[in-house]
Amino acid sequence: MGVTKTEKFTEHQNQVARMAKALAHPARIAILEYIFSIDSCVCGDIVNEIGLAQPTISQHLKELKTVGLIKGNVEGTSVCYCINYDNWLLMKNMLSTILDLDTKSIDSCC
Amino acid sequence: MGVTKTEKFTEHQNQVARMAKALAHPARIAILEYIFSIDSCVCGDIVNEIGLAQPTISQHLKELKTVGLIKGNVEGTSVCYCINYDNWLLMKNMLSTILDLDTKSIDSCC
DNA sequence: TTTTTATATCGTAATTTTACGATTAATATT
DNA sequence: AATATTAATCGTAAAATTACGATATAAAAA
Repeated sequence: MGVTKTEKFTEHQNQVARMAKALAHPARIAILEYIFSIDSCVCGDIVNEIGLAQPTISQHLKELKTVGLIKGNVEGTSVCYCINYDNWLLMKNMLSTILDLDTKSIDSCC
Repeated sequence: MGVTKTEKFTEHQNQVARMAKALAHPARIAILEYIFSIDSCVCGDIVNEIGLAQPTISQHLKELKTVGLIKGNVEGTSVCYCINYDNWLLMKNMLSTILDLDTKSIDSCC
């Protein structure tokens, strides 16, 4: 198999998992941290910043773009990536629905 | 390939990604939500709650246990799982280091 | 227009993930 | 002791992920 049985779960559970998955690789964490760190658009220098091959970075950027966490603007021969703030907030809200479940629970066993 | 180049990233980036990965499957989200919902230990009924085979659930539980988000106590023939609150908080702090990067940034382009 | 530069896409290999039947292990019940 | 119950582990198939060389694409520079 290797195929997630999406239909067994709620739309919400699938979405939360999908967001978490976007963050589930150190290269994508590094990319996001870098975009945030320069506080503006990023162009090709992500490849230099992170020591992975250009097609690999391009692939990770695509994944982040697909879930909507970043957006890219073509600027001449290079592409300028930046955070999609609206979607970033949606993602945070999405994730907080599980992350903050602890605040409503009492550690009653184990 | 198919192997993540862990050595190219910081320990922190790898840890954040590792935590996100634990949440990156709807079955694990469902399991966590369920454990929180009954506010106490869960035993085998997770298998009934979620429509996946017993070995599959067992495998997901193992992953959650490996990253430390849950712990299991043997109680007779069944095993009682519950949230590891200390590690849950550590995980939240870990994730918030990227999730909250937006609060320090100004949307300056795109 | 040719060449350079920057990025995306294609193809593919290695690995990991997901899923589950079959089996094992460990305890409880009869 | 024999049987039933519950969960873990084994083995394995299918699919997804990660990585990258080669190539394509598109715009800028020469």
